[in-house]
Amino acid sequence: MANSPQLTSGNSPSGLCDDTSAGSGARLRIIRAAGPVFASRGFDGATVREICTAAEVNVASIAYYFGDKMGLYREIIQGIRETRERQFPAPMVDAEPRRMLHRIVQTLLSRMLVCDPSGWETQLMMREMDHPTQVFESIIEEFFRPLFDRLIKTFDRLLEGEAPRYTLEQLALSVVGQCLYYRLGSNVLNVLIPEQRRLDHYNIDSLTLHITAVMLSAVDSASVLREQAAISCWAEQTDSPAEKTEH
Amino acid sequence: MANSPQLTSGNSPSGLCDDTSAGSGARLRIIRAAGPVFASRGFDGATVREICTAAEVNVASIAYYFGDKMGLYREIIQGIRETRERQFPAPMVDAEPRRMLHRIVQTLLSRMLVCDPSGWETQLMMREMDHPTQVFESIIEEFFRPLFDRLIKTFDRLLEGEAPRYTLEQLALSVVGQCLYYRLGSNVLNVLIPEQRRLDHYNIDSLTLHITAVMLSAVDSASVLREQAAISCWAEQTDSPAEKTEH
DNA sequence: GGACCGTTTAAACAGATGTTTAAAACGCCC
DNA sequence: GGGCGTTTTAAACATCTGTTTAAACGGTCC
Repeated sequence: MANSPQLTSGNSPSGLCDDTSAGSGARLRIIRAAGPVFASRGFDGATVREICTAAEVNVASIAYYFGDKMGLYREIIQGIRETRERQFPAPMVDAEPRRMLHRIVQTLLSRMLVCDPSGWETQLMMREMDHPTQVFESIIEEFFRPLFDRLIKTFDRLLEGEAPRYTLEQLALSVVGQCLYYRLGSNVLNVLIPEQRRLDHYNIDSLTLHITAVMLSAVDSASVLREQAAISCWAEQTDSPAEKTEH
Repeated sequence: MANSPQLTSGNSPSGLCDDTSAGSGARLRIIRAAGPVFASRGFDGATVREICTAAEVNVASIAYYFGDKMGLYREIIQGIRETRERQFPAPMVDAEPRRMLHRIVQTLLSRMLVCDPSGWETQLMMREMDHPTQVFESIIEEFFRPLFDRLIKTFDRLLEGEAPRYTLEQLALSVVGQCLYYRLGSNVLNVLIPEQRRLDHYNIDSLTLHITAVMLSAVDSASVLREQAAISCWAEQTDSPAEKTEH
């Protein structure tokens, strides 16, 4: 607690906060090494020793530069968010809602499935989603909320204001759910789908086409609303899935 | 390794393998206590000491009865699977494919969202899905594969054999993805949707109606296939979400 | 040179982890 | 009661965890 350079100011003791710089500072080497480790092991599972070994720095360095393990984690998360928004910005609100939906799906899937460098950023975000740490809420607000709002506005236009708010939300969540599943359920997918077909038909373009088509079918001439009414007719009478076989 | 009663036979030293019995044996008390702990902390996060304290047994008991921590975990997972299949059995293959789809969605959502006792079983299954342990593959094969196959067969009937295999798979995964999201993304949902609407419209019945309607819209008169063709026409030309803004 | 600065180092800290040990307690049949 | 197999116990084991300490290093400026 005596030394340690920038704990209160919270940023860049060596003056560099740009990830693209090839600085040889220990601070940057830690940040670069910590991402993949946090992603593959989780916050608790990752050990400072593994990170420091990968970064080729002393174990004490992370306490020196970031205060503690959590301080480092916070900085990693923030870096991901900035990178993502720069790489796949949320699409502008457009004139044509059908095309708008297509672009949002494409953006979502791109953010989910991109594996070019290593894919660890998305993996880390996914971990936050079901094991939230202290930074969870800010991630939602700044990362998901914008796309979610755009989806709702788009569906509202497609349905010409005829659907209630909760239906718009359910449609938006159906989009998000389908997109996310190809990342969250990738382990399941690897077991259920043979490899050849996975390569051919489970890339961003193919999935964008599929998901957009499903959702456009649902909103075409308010089809989803008609279907709901139709289902309600015959669903009441006999169905109730297990009849609670155990009382 | 000298003592320990049933490690090779793998089952019930005290003769009881029925969870419903109110046996006072330490073995049962461990199994009952371990489930929630594994669910809330994960396999690595859960400590044998916490489990044993909750079960009011000595720390050595879990090694004595189950060989090691992993042996206990395996037995917990197996117990969940049996309970779930008894409580929400996969629906029989039916004459009417539209109703069949409705039942499968209902079963999936029921298995996902049921929170009656404490909800820890589903939470544990979800954990397996993105942090697979050694038991992962057997879970998929015996728990997900049956429903997945039924979904594919149902969509094949709804589309009257006109869609290729990969489209059937994508449709099936769209169903699974939407159902799972209301569990996996429940943390996100809690932030994005105000509480009142959550209670009113995010229960099993309401979501079953929504998801079934969306998917039936997609297959109605092969709508999803027509939409895909339509999108392909105008998607090629201008769209490519971020144009790789960096270099 | 020598004092001062930010940085790096090896070692140690206190605590938690899964697992093992050897002795004690229990339940039972003869 | 005595013997015996099963179960339970407290203590110790070795290892790993995040964090801290105090000493050493490498410059730069007076």
